[in-house]
Amino acid sequence: MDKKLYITTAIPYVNGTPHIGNALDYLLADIWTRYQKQNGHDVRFQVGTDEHGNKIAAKAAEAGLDPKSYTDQTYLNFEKLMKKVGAGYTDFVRTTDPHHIQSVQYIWQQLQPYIYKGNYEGWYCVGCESFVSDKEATANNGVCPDHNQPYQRLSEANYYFKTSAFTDKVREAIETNQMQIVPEFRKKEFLELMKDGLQDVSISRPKKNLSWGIPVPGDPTQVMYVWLDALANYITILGYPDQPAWKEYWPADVQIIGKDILRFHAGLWPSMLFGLGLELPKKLLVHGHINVGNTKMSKTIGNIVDPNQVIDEYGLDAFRYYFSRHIPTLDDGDFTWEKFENSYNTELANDLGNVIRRVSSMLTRYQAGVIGEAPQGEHDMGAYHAAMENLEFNRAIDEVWLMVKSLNQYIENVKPWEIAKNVAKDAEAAAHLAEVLAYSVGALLQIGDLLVPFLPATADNIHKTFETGVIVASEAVLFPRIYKHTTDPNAPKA
RNA sequence: CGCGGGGUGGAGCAGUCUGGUUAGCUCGGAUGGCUCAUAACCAUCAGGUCGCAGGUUCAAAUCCUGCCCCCGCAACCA
Repeated sequence: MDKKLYITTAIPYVNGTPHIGNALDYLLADIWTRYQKQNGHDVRFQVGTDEHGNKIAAKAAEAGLDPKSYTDQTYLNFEKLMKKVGAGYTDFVRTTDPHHIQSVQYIWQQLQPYIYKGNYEGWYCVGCESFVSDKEATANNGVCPDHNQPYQRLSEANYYFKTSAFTDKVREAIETNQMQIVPEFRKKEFLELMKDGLQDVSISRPKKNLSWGIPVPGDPTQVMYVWLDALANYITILGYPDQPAWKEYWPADVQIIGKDILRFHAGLWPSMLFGLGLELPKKLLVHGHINVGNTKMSKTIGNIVDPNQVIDEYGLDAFRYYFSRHIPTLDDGDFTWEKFENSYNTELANDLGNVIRRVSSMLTRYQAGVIGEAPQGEHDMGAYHAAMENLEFNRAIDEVWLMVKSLNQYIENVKPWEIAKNVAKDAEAAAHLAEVLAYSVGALLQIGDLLVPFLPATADNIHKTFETGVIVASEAVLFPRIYKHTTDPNAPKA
């Protein structure tokens, strides 16, 4: 009944500004959380920031700050975005939190049996003070573009985590859906990727190169490499290992990640958990990326869409609507201002906003706002709930819009305005009208229920307006039409 | 022969696993209706060789074979 559930989001690296992909993470997790809470579950919803690593240290130095002071400022940008998309998270982890640091060091010690010392060899740029991948080195013809000097072949001492030891267990967990990767094609993709086995992962760096990180227990010359540190957040924030409450929420029910970080969450992370003797998360929800006009979003192209701007110009629910319905939950999606505005005007304004207004207006006009007893909405919600369970949120919303459409059709068929003409002289007509309007309100209230996870403010508005049996004075128009990026078809011609 | 996803009316998609009514939905277009409503809503119509070529079958968008095209990924990216 009130089962305890746990959902997590990826923790972004705080050296940049938050982007739309981060917003998508928070939104999806929030939708799931609101849905589960509506169904009576107790949900913990984690968010956080990843704050270690040499890139942070470098950025901080540029700004003339020590790394911690720097991240104390930048993590706020992410917190602001989480709040802005309405994410009702319960736990915020920063990898620089003392508890997280202690806990990660504990984890390191627990994983000792699977940690060994080795050498990492690769292309190194002295200017960057970091290694680059072979791919990147090749792409740059062996010369660092930032420092204009050739990469050197270097090798350094590292600790390695024996991920390879867990290959079979991880594969089995994925194949049997003990840890279910959603959607299915991502699961296939990853199984294919690991078919030759998991490769051991370097999990530390010499301190001289990377001084901003969690110290390796028992070896002052090394600090931990970020992934071990970052992935651990999902359990450290629950209080692992010292606060027993963590056991009530782990394993996570859903971990939300982008497709770009699937391999870390499907390979390294389960290996860590096996090494610790912990259960694996039940599901990994892998969402896609958001393109702009079918082109990748990139700073170079300059087509970055700022989620803040969308929310500022159209409102929070409008943002949540587009990104939950028109960006498929489990695949890549496309955003353009034209598409966004078009769906806002036709679907939110013309369909939803308008039908709410026409019902409340008729009630006010014909019955002085008195609704009476609204019957239970009778639309079959099976498809909606199935879609929610399958983590296909976009399909769930589609169902809601079918209801909006059928309500409009119903109103058109029974023509309350015709019935209203006879009310004065015909008691039967009055009863009929009341019944029709009450039925419409019942449908709207049901729509409101289904919108709770997606458009909290709108759902709240619907409930407040209709649930008391008397219309609560309607204020401003819901979703007024906006023409900033598209043409108003009704605009007078110049 | 690296792996995966996809190619369905102008646009975006569903349907393909478990072949079978006139291939469905949303947006856009045209026409008509209505007037309660945010010039919103409702109805009807136009528009599709279901990537190409073969094959299996009474019957294929759906199964099989070959080919073409587009898009991701290809491991330390935090």
